[in-house]
Amino acid sequence: MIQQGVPIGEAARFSGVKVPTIRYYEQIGLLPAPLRSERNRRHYDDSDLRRLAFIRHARELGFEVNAIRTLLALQDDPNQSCAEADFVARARLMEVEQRIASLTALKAELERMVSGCAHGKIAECRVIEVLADHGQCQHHH
Amino acid sequence: MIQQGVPIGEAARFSGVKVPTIRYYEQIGLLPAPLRSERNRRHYDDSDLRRLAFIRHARELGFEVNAIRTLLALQDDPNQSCAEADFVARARLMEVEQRIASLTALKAELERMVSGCAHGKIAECRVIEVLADHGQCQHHH
DNA sequence: CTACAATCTCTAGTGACTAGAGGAGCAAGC
DNA sequence: GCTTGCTCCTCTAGTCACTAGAGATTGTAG
Repeated sequence: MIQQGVPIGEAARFSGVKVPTIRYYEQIGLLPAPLRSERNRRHYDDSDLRRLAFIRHARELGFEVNAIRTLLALQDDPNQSCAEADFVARARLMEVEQRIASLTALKAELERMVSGCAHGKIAECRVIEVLADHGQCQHHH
Repeated sequence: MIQQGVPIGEAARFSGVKVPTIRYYEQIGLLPAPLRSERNRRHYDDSDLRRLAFIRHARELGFEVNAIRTLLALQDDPNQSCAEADFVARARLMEVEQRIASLTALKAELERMVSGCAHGKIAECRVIEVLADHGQCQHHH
């Protein structure tokens, strides 16, 4: 009898996804339930591990679980048009661009805040002052 | 008898913080419980409204509730040194800078992904391909 | 009289995990 | 033989900062 598949701990080390997170992915139906050994242990084969790596990578790129669900479904159907995958990725790209833009404005505000700080008493602290008075902000968030 | 303070709805409109959120802030002890009218309605005075504006602004700048707790405590003690406020703001600035850096790397990855997409079938979709194989990434996130 | 708007309290849901309780199987070391 | 430690199992509850909804009260406008 051939050893088929690795136990969850090895799958975790292999993929970089933590053990409870793998179980969680199974629970929410992102990862299919793998075969169990006679001792009721999960055993992951190559296909499971590839899917897990896919999920891991997509999460690293900030795709939400629902987006990943879509991408996985697309992956399972190689004849379908690429349009939807493209759409999902473009949507994510736009999100990231927006996030960068707003964080950049934030960064400017925080820099003005800390650079104005004279390291004296709270009473004349620029940090506190700016927080208390939004009117002193350059950007209107 | 003088009208003292505005009801919660007006405080919400004034500050831009939603009504349930204001109540939530009170619940977690971020905003002190305001005086109540004879009908058990909350009434916010100028000091409450200033504190609420402070919280709103700090949240907009991405400070966590616990950080805001610290900043509010500092604000209440004008003779204390500015050092801690400065520290909290600098920590936030560093977080933002890190976040921008990682999002910028992500953006590059996503751009490579979608620009490589030939809009054909899933089988040769670059988006799916890159997600499935982290090795194709330039940045190691 | 009825509809509505604003307020109140309380509970539960969100997303994507993370932590902990409580239990079983198995090997190595004493 | 017994303990220790490792991995695994299930289930529940906690995280953060809200958000949504149920159900009740009060006041006002038509």
